Amino acid sequence: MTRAESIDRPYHHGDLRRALIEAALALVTEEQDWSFSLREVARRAGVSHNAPYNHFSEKRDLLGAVAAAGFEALRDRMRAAIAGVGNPRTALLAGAAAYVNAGVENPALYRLMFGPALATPAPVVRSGTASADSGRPAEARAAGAGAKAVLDEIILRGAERGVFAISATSKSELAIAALSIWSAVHGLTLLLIDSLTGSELAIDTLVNRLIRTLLEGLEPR
Amino acid sequence: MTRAESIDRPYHHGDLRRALIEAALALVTEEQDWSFSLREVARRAGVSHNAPYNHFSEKRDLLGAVAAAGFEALRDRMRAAIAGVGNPRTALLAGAAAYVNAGVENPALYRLMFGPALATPAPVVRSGTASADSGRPAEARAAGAGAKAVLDEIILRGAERGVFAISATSKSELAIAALSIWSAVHGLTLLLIDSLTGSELAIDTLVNRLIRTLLEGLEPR
DNA sequence: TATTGATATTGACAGTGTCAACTTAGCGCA
DNA sequence: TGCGCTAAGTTGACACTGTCAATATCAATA
Repeated sequence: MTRAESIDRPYHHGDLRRALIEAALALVTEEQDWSFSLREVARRAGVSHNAPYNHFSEKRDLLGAVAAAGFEALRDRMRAAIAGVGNPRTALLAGAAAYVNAGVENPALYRLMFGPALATPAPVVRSGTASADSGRPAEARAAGAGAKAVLDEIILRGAERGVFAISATSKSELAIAALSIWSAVHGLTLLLIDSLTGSELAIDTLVNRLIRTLLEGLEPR
Repeated sequence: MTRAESIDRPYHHGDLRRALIEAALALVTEEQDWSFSLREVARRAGVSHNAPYNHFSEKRDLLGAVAAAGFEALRDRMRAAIAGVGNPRTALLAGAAAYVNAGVENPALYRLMFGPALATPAPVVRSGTASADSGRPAEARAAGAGAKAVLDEIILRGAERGVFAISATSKSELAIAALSIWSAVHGLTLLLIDSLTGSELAIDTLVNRLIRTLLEGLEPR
């Protein structure tokens, strides 16, 4: 008997990869931090401290998979929030509220999705233009794109129906509009997470005002 | 002779606290990551691996001091960018551009300023409203507030002169406007850092369009 | 039935954050 | 002047980490 304790657990787990992701996700959620050890994740999954290396080449990889799961959940939540909503303006407000609430409810997970744990360790030299592709795992990138697509669709629909002052055929106009909204929503989420708003308003109210400001503008008409 | 090597370095460093912050800042900047060890910071400063504990009770504390330094630099940079600019609209564009550029030039530092390394390890239960104060070090919080104040001033000036459609006497209107702008700028900075914009435009152009969208609104007039 | 390949295990290693105990040296006070 | 206090440095130890290498298990397949 070489195994430490001989509970009649099979030698091979069967679905360890998924189990590890779930354990790590639970840890992130509970501790609101991802500085837990890979060994603890393994312990939770009931395997030896080195078993994870059969499924993830690094701790970073596991965290990347967790981030991807987070993006998928976010995407689903936004889709659910806008399902059946016809008016693009209303859909935008609902989608944005869903987004921000998801982030605020699990700040550590939200941070992990965009987090520095996934950044390339190598120093990235940057020119004055913003080029695509960074060092984050492909899995997380793809899942993130899926979430962003929900937003893009709303904008496109709004442009098509003339609800937004954007040409539905101009890719760049659409992109700028989406970027503006995504920036605002992403930023607000993080400021809320950091408790940096100084506002006592409920989150939904805040999101409402933010998006309305974006739609209507700050300058006098 | 108990000391490892007897170069004639004095037993007491003299200004170790500052030296440690500088070393850590340099490491963050070089490696674009703050997973370096506290011991390496000590090595850089030329002291033993435990010397830092006389000035910082945890590694987190040191990183907090670095974050505070980052906020001060950001504040100075914004102030320089808007110095002598009379028109609030122009000032807003200039200040925002300075902000985003600062973030993009040293992404790891920017992340650290708002980063999860400073978050409370304890699980934070959150109600539906956004309350102030989080677990980040007072030093970093104060420095962050100093940077935000620059933005607030611009908004206030704009409101006073009627450049923005905001009542200069309504605290809540001012706060919402500032929050909207800060969210957008913060969000854009992070999306750029993550190379998530998919845009090939120069940063200054991007900032310009973002702020103009915010000022003019997305809806048809 | 023997082989193989994927999946798991144990053991080892250097390096980490932090605690405890000790040393140094500058400053205020007898 | 000298003495001791205290802040600021030191070494040493500890449990624990991520990751590597070697080994064990077992299902599938030839």
